Amino acid sequence: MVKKTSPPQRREDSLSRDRIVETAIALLDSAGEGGLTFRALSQRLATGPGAIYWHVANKGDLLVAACDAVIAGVMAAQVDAHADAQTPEETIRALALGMFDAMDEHPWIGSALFQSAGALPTVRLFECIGQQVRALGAPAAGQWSATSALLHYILGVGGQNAANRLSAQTRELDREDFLGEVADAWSALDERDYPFTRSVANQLRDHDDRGDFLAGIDLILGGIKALTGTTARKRAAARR
Amino acid sequence: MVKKTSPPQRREDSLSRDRIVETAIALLDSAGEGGLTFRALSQRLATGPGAIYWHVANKGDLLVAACDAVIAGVMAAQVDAHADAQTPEETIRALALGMFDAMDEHPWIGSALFQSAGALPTVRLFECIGQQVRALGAPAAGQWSATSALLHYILGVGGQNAANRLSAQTRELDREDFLGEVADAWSALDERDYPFTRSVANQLRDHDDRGDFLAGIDLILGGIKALTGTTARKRAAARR
DNA sequence: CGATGTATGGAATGCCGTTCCATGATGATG
DNA sequence: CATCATCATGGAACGGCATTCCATACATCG
Repeated sequence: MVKKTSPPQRREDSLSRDRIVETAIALLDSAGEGGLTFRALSQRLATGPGAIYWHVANKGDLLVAACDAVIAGVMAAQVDAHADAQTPEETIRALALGMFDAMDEHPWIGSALFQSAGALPTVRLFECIGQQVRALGAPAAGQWSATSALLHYILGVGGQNAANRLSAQTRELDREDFLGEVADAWSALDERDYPFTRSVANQLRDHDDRGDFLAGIDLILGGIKALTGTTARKRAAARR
Repeated sequence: MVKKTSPPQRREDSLSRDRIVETAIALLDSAGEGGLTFRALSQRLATGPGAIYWHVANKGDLLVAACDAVIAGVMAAQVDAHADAQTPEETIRALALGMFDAMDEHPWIGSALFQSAGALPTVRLFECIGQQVRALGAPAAGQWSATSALLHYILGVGGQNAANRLSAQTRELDREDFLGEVADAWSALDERDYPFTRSVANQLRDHDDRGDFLAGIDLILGGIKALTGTTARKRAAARR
């Protein structure tokens, strides 16, 4: 057996994975995706870049850890807040909105989740959704694809929103001006080639991100419900 | 008035935006997302990095242009192949599968589309989907959110697939081994915390990406159909 | 009091996007 | 044909990044 049993604290102000991740999140929140550099991080932690690598494998690892810390918080909040009876449908809606709000507060999560495909943060989300889809009574064969669809949709919206934020921030515009510019660009498109986009350009100008997001969730839920109905009917028919 | 009227070709082998974009796509296809560097690009084009900047604003611009070239091809193929009568539903399915296949062939598109949020490539896709959603007879108020939902779902799947590819490639695994490892990891999760994920771990092992993707599209289409039905009924009721 | 493995932080490396600038090529002008 | 402004090129140089290396300090154990 190895020695181990090392008393956790060596120094008062010692570095630790948790403290690094915590600082990384603060850095990402305040300076955006591009704000996380090992130089800035080591400065905030009053150390050198080399020391950080003792606790963290590389930048990707750090980003996944930061992402996971936030996601774990959101999932836990869901469990706490809605432990009491609620329909699975309502729970999925609340869960999705929780993710939306988290991605709104920490825009970098949207893109970070794509770099950590299949890793812990995504699995947490997948599990939470899957449990509710199962509770929804979706046919066993469709649970996998229904859960995947919800997950991909949530990640898609998050990623796209994050990208929009980044683009707006790069060009030093606030949300309203940014949407205004895009709407103007859409209105200026050729009527023959882009009739639909032109016609909805004004809806873009003052649309409700959160509401639209939820509408998409509801569409998928509607599709799942239609599916369960059909299968239930088929099963009933087979039983006769 | 300025002089202008410059004859397009100065030299036979002259650089041009198109040639640069073309080479960039080849580079991305062969070497992956990280393979596109101005150094590698200038080498393939037998020139210096500075010359490229005469035709292209920066790396982001180049990536968007490469993305747009591919997307434009996919959209055009859709129009050509399905100009004849088809239900909007079938057209949307074909369109989505076209995007899926394109993202499968050029994995970098998945992530590139996130960096070009709101830019031309996304708008092309949005327009194509929107026209079909409209043709589907979705209520006017829901066309925006239905189109957005489909778009976000498609981009979500593409991004996630691209991330998986990248992760597998980094660890030098082929698709099967990669899925196997993830499935093993899922099976090893705690039964109490991850019952759903554990239970579908084996479905992951040999699932059909394309089929699952289409199943998600169908869920959203199902939701839209349910929506149009309700509204149509409401309208009919109001008319009585 | 050494010895040992843990932990640190600063210096050095190599690659990247981007900029700069001296120079070549081109077509219009006289 | 000579001149010239403009378009276009490509190589060198800059600053910033993730990452690695290594000399050193620390806490604990024998």
